Amino acid sequence: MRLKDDSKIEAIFDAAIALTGKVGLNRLTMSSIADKANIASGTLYIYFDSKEQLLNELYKNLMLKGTFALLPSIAHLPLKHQLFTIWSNVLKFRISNSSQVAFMHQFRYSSLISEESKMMDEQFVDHILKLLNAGKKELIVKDVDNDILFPLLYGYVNNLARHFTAKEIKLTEKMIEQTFGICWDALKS
Amino acid sequence: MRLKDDSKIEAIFDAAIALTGKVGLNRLTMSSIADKANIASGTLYIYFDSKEQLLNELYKNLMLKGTFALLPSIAHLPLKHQLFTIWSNVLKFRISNSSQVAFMHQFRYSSLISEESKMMDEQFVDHILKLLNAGKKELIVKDVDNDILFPLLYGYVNNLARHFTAKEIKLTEKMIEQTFGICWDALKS
DNA sequence: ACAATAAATGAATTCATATTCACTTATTTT
DNA sequence: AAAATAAGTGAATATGAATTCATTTATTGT
Repeated sequence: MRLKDDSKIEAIFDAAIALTGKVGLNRLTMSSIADKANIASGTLYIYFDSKEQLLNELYKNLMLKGTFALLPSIAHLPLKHQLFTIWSNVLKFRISNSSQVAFMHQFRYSSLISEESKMMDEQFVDHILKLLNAGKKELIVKDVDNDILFPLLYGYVNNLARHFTAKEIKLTEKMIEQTFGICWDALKS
Repeated sequence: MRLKDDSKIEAIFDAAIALTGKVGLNRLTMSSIADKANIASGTLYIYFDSKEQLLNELYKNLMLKGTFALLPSIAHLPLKHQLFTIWSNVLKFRISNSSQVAFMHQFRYSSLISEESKMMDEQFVDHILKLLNAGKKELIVKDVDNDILFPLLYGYVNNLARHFTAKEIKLTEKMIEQTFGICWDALKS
């Protein structure tokens, strides 16, 4: 028997990302994905049950790469250093994978996303919250609710990456340090 | 001759906002808007040329209310005070008008948005950037590029409002002060 | 080499929904 | 109150795109 071709899934995902970037999540059609991936439209249904499932699988796949794969194993280092490393990883990732991020963003706020997909960032968020709590215990982070602290980090990194991508600003090490410095000033007690 | 009914436009807009909140921008159909607004689907085309135009008009309408209508005339007050007032206005607006904001967000990152609509926040952004520049001149704001400072304010307020809405957290005056305090720590030199 | 099996194809089908239009109704003017 | 005009209606149409399926092709085991 003939086997499914794993490289096809990659091609399908790549096509979906590129097309979403070009024409947006509306206007993204199964035929256009198939064309771009150089397969027949029917073939998509061998690998996925539906458009919705295809896009959810893609989203989950990207979330793995874009969130907790960016958490290094450096629990022994000082908290500020840990936060800096994650900040740097996330910012770099989001700027150098802007079409993936654009897809994630459009999909995240569409009605196609499943509950399961929505949960994908839980582990990542949880890790950051733990770091913030540790910082509060050490008295180096403001004793303020995480509901108030976390959106700063998340909102800033998001928006910074989007802004830099839109304006085609190249991210330098200096900028990573500057932006993290700003975060740290915001968080520190 | 019979006159167009201005209250219909309001009803149409309200329906579109509510439905987008419930089912998302995909799945938002002209028939469902018409049903919810208690008019016939054909009537929509008396007031708007197309779905795309309808949604762009709605977006622009909301942007007026959600951005520079929130800029008070207080140029004589200290800069920090001006920023606080805007911060407070924007945060309150975004939390107490969450379905409008959800529509704006979904629409902003869809392919239906026109170039004209995209420009709607220019004046607002420009005002903030001027305040930041003034702060730098007074040496009370970090001497850092606006491309790095502005995303903090914008990203944080966005995400904070979304987070509070999702978790149904009630915004208190204390929280407004806390969050602004965090922003100010981030910005101040 | 042959049979068996599943992948791959893409035209045809089905479904959803934006838009049109022939007709009806309400308002205004004279 | 009659005529004129435009708003309002919603069934019918047009369009576009998701999905199906009869058929073909490639791969694997015997």
